[in-house]
Amino acid sequence: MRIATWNVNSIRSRIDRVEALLQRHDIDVLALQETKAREDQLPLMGLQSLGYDVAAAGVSQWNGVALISRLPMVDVQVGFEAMPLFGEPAVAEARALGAVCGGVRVWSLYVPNGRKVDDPHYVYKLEWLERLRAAAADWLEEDTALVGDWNIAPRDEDVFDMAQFATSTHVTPRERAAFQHFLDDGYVDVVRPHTPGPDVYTYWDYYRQRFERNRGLRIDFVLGSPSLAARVTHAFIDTEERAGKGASDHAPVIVDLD
DNA sequence: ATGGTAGAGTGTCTA
Repeated sequence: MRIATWNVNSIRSRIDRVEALLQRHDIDVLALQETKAREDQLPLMGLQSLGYDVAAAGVSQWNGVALISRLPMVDVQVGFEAMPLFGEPAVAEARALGAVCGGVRVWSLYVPNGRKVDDPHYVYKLEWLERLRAAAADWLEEDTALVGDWNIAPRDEDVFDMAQFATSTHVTPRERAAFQHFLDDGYVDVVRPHTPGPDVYTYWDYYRQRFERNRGLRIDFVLGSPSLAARVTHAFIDTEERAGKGASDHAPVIVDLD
């Protein structure tokens, strides 16, 4: 079984790349973030003709998550228990979508960005993560994958230049502690052992040719419950997908389970 | 400190 996660930065502008990715890597379940589309705007035809089912939660403009699965997808859930809201519920709910796909509970997560450390969005980010942690603790005994854009670089080596992030979000002790709490509870970063750093990233800003110079961040993760982590045989980052014109600013992350 | 790029949609907002 092959699971992937990708911050696609608009599913409508990159549907050809989504379909090519599914086929190129023979993916069973793909979690997307920043789909930037309402349900009625989803480009479903090509995906369905490839044999995939789609579940999504989203609004136009920003946010939006989806699960694309060719394995039976059941128990679809928008948001998690006690998920905090910021702004309209529809916008908040476009950050987390869970379903059981082929027996594995997969959550497509788009963790709040936080914007600035003195911004209310930063407080919301920490609260959102703590509430997710509380909910996710109940899923530790199942085969669970918490996948997506965490908007946290847990280690200094996950940042191309820590000096540039001295006053930024994504690297603050509180954000890193929030991420670590999932590991303390028993979740496992199943990708890092297969893609050791430094200089291994999943996101490169569009500005200033950051990808061409490999000036990026590692902020997209697959956290597995213990039983899921034990099934992981391989993982990789499809860095090539970030190259060239028309790419998302994130690369897909792909995990194989036996 | 600012600006650089990209995507949503026409005004800016978000990242």
